[in-house]
Amino acid sequence: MPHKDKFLTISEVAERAGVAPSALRFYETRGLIRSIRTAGNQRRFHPSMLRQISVIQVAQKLGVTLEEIARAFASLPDNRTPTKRDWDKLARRWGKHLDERIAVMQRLRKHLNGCIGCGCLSLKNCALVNPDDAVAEHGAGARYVMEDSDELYAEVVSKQEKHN
Amino acid sequence: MPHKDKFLTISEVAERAGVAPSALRFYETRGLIRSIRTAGNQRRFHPSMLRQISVIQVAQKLGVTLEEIARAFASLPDNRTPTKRDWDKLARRWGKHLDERIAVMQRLRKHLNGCIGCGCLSLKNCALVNPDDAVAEHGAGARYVMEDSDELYAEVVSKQEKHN
DNA sequence: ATAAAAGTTAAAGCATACTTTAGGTCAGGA
DNA sequence: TCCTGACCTAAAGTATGCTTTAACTTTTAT
Repeated sequence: MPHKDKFLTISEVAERAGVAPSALRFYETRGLIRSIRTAGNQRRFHPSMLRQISVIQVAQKLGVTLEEIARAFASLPDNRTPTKRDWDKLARRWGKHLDERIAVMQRLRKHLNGCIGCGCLSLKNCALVNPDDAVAEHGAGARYVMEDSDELYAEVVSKQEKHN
Repeated sequence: MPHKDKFLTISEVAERAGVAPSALRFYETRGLIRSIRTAGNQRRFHPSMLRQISVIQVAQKLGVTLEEIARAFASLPDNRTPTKRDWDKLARRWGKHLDERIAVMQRLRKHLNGCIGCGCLSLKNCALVNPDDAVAEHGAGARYVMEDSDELYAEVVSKQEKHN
């Protein structure tokens, strides 16, 4: 299959992948993609880079930073084009990442209406201000959301006054 | 209740809200919080700013930018401390924002395993590369995820060759 | 009264993810 | 052959959300 080794110019890749040439050069400096050079120093990309770029785009939507993507790519077997199995492995890894982000957002969502205007001034302990701790730290029965009360408010203020 | 009008220094607010003084100054330049000044030009914050800062923090976790937060605050009734009702209104507004982000992430999650290694090279139409369009544009029966096939691959490559 | 702690401003710096610019080189068609 | 479009690099610029620095003033405690 000789056609599989037809290398692509930067603008061809840019067009097909839907990213700017400048982004491709940037990705290359960060080790996310690779290219070979012509005698005249121009980049030529192996078609497999198209898939690799789509994986980069997907990972970014999952909230993975370019640095983490680069590390993940670096962990793939050296010196060969990644296989479907390789990509699936990354998908599982990043899937967990995404699951966590979704869970955090759902916790946030759950408490939002009751909490945002609640008068809760013990801010450092508030479930919304610290949603990560909220579930992890206190077990299932913890009160994630503080009551709406002016007492709390008064408490904080009176601490201030003593302090003063 | 005279104690409610005990104004706070920047470091007192910083400590209670769990943010750096520099962040508070920054928020002030962006119109997110307000302060009055002493004769010697130092900031003093009304205690209501504590709640306002916690709202800022929550909104940021919801993915709302500082600019959007500032606009939301600007839309609240002028010249009075926001009430619980005001905050609730923002909570509902931002809750929708959050729901959308969760939905996008869930669509992404749903297709991740099947898609990321799928060989799909029609990148611009891929559900994962364009999750926003995916559901919105094509109705319920659309195929969000392309099949794993080398035919697609070959197709793309052959287009290239004609082009060349 | 004085010195340390805390506050002030403007401007620059940092991290992420790129884009834009400037100045120059390369490749393909008339 | 020459011209144009595509490509190259390095460096600076953009946007977001702050932090750090420098140089200076105010407040507070002794």
